[in-house]
Amino acid sequence: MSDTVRTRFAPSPTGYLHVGGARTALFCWLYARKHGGQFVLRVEDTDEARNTEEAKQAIFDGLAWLGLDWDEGPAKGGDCGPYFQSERRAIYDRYFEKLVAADRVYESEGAWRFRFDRKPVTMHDLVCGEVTIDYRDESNTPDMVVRRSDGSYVFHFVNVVDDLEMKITHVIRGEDHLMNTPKHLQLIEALGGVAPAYAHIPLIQNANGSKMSKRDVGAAVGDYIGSGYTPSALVNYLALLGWSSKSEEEIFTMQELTERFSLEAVNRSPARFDAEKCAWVNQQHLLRMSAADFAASAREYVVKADLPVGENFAAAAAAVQEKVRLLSEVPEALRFLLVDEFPIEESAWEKIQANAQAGAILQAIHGALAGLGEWNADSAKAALSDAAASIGAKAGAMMFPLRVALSGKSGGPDLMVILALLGRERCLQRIETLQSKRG
RNA sequence: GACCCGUUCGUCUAUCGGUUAGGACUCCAGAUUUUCAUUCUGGCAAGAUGGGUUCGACUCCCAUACGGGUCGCCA
Repeated sequence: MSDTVRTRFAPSPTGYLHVGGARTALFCWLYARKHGGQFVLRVEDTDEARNTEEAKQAIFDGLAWLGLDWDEGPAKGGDCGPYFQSERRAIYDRYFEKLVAADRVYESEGAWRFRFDRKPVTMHDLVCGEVTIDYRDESNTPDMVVRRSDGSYVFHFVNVVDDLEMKITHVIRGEDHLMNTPKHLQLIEALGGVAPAYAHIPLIQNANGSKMSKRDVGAAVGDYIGSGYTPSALVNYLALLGWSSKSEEEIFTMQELTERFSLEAVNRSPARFDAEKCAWVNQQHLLRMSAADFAASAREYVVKADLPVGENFAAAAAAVQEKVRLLSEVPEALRFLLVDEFPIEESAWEKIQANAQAGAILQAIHGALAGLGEWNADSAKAALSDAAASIGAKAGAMMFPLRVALSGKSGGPDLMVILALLGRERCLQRIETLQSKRG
């Protein structure tokens, strides 16, 4: 099947995996998956001076975390290997000889330059449409070096040769490559190959509209790993940057994205990265997780924070599933349920101190809870109402002081749930503790 | 500077000549929750500017402005 879709992600291991690169990889992956094709990973490690082992690993780790598995590439193999350009020297030499034979290259100060055909070159980009660059203007398009004086080959040459050799049908890459495309088209023509289809996707910018650089927080996929984000959420948000489902839905699973994705729906203008919305998307994904999955994901963050995870951890986790935007917020949201030492929020403390009724309320609740026969949510609720009635207060007024006594917070899980999870003894103790702190 | 691409609420976007220009994030106000969160309802907020073409333009064309990209023996 010669018309099987084949896309590729071709990063160079000179830094971490950038969110822009991740999105490019995502679009390539989605396009291949959607059309039942193959997604190839090729490592462009021709710049020995700048390549690092860590960078290479960061790329693999980042893609794996995002769930962008490749059908061919490092650690996977395939019919078009090797998948590291540093190991494909013989192939490049062979192609280079074709250019020599066709008299399309000439030596210049030890390097070899490719002689462009001096004519207008038109590309039919799947996103940008028809774009023409006039190669008759030599000052703007000087013949390019394809082979350095040290014998190594430059990006344009190896990139084109590999796309040809690996039978790539769709090259989806960042818009920063748009002006390279006519060069690649010329090379392919000289080599007698068939050009793949091209799709140049808009770049991702910072919140202020500037270019997202390596120093920016959140620019690396690694920043999201282990910092509270779900891979599916980052993928979802990245997909929304420069692509639209054309519907009013925004939260998608990988499966749904695959079904809906199309290059025609990709925008042409650059998009800014909005951390707020990214966090919101994450919250939506957490909300949609099963309780068991959420507990499992939350668990590692809690363990990392040195908090104990007992038998009832699942129940505790369930209590905060819809209270957090990031998994990294879980430990603090859960601390009071796991240990007896917990801080009291300053603003909550001030409100308690300012509340003249607080002492009476806590005392009434203490009495009601202490005398409770059965300890469950319903009976606790009834007890609170009784306590309120006994001091002539509204039931709603009981909640805040009790919440602060039990959790030290002004917000958190449902109070009845907290009561049930903590158990009578701890609840009574905590109320007593707050009473004595109040002095 | 030259050459490309782009320009709808603060941000992400819908609209493919005729709409009260829709949705989402953020923010504000209510409702629900006897508490918290979720959720729901409502509100604030946009077609860069100037010319055309057309009965009619956010949509098509031109110019200007602004933004981004590219001009390496980096990828």
